[in-house]
Amino acid sequence: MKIDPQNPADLSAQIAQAIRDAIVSGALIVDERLPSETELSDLFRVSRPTVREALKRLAAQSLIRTQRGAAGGAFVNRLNFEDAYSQQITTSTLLLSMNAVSFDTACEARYALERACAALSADRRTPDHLATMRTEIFRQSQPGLTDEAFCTSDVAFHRALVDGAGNPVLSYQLAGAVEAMQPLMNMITFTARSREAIIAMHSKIADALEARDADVVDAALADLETYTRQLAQDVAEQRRKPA
Amino acid sequence: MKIDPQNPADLSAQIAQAIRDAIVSGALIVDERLPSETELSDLFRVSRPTVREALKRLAAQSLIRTQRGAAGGAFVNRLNFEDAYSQQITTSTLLLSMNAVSFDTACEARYALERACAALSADRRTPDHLATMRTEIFRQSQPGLTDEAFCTSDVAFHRALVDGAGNPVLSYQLAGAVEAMQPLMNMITFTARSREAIIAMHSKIADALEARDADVVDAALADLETYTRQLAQDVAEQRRKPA
DNA sequence: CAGATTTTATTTGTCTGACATTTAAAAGTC
DNA sequence: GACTTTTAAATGTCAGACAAATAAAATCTG
Repeated sequence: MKIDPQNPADLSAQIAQAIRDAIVSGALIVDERLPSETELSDLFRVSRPTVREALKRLAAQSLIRTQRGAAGGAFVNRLNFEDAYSQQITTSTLLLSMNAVSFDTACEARYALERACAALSADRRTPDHLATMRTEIFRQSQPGLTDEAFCTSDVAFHRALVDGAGNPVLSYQLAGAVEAMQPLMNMITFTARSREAIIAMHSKIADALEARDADVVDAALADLETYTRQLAQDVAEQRRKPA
Repeated sequence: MKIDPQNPADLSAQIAQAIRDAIVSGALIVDERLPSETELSDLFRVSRPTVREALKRLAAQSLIRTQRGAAGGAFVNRLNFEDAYSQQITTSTLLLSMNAVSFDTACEARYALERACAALSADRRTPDHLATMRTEIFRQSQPGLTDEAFCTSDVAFHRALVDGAGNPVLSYQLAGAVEAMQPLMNMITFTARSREAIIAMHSKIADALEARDADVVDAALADLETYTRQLAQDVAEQRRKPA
């Protein structure tokens, strides 16, 4: 099951891959205990530090968890949404910040995804979701609000919209896109005059969701996308020639 | 910049987090060299194995790469799509296989996402994308095709559709969903009589994309979703009572 | 005998020190 | 000046040890 070729390159990576394969293929099931580090080092004919490096690689991906003590060891972890979320956010943030992805591309993907949720959300949103959206809209209209707080509220609003679809996979995928775009979004809100326009669109979305009118939600989101991308472009322009 | 609280729990995890924060925040930029392992162990007041475990955690997330030799060391890695892809696929597969997500939920998310791509793809698809889709449809209609090959072709078809949107973020997110659903999709194709119906829908989609008719693509995808979910339900039913 | 306490064994977490291997730069040679 | 050799620095790996946590077994006590 877990053999290892004798090419002497990156032993810990090879071992990690072997165990990872065993988990993904189902040979190791959730909550199953892996052999102890000593046993693994015997099995793979390597030292314990090498085994430990392999296990830490897997732990970094939330594939295993470890426990100390007599009945301790490494156990196959049941991957949960929270872990998947944070990984997704880290990855998305880096993809964007390292310029592997342009803001425009990310923005397009984000709104395409959000619009995909709109129809489902119009169908399934609960009063709770609506209440959250109304609360956030009210918060956004407060005069003394900092840009950062406005942005946080903006994210919460869209989050409620997406969560209204009742599909955790969609929520999870959107979380990555939104969180990654957060820094630039923050910069956008500095152009303060934009707030009332955004609030108006948010209100339109909330009203349409309350009326379960998917088409209007979609149209409002399309407007918001156009607006956001225009603002981002303006900000980018200003940053290019700050003088 | 990189300090470490003295609570003696999971030192390597703490160090990994400190370095990860530095990368995400931009304090460490792409291709920048980290201090050597010895220097890091001095900095954090821990041993070299502990530092190494921390670095391996980061390497598992493709945040750093290491190089041996005199001018070697650990460097901040420019995250690319391939790495992000494989991580996304691993995560999605596990979320589904460990029952954190139902097939129905994944399927809904997958088609919502794919339908979100439809409009963009109708607008931007190149002749190349169309050719790929036609080729795959032809392959699917070959009588001797194994279920596995049919499924692979099916994935390639949808991949071409999504790639037609020209947005790598969308391609990347959909890849996870599709790959994760692959095993069950394979099982679905065992109900052989379904092939011609699927091929008919594929043809309809390809025709509509050629005509740049987003609405028809959307409708065909909606049909395909309904069909897929029905088949999945049947398969699940059969597995419950195999006798 | 039942329950609480202590002991013990197992396992991960960490440290020290060493050697092997790779690699680029410095030193030496023609 | 171009080529070769040496050297130093860095990661990769190993061995052995101790610390700390923890559950099970053994012991003690009423």
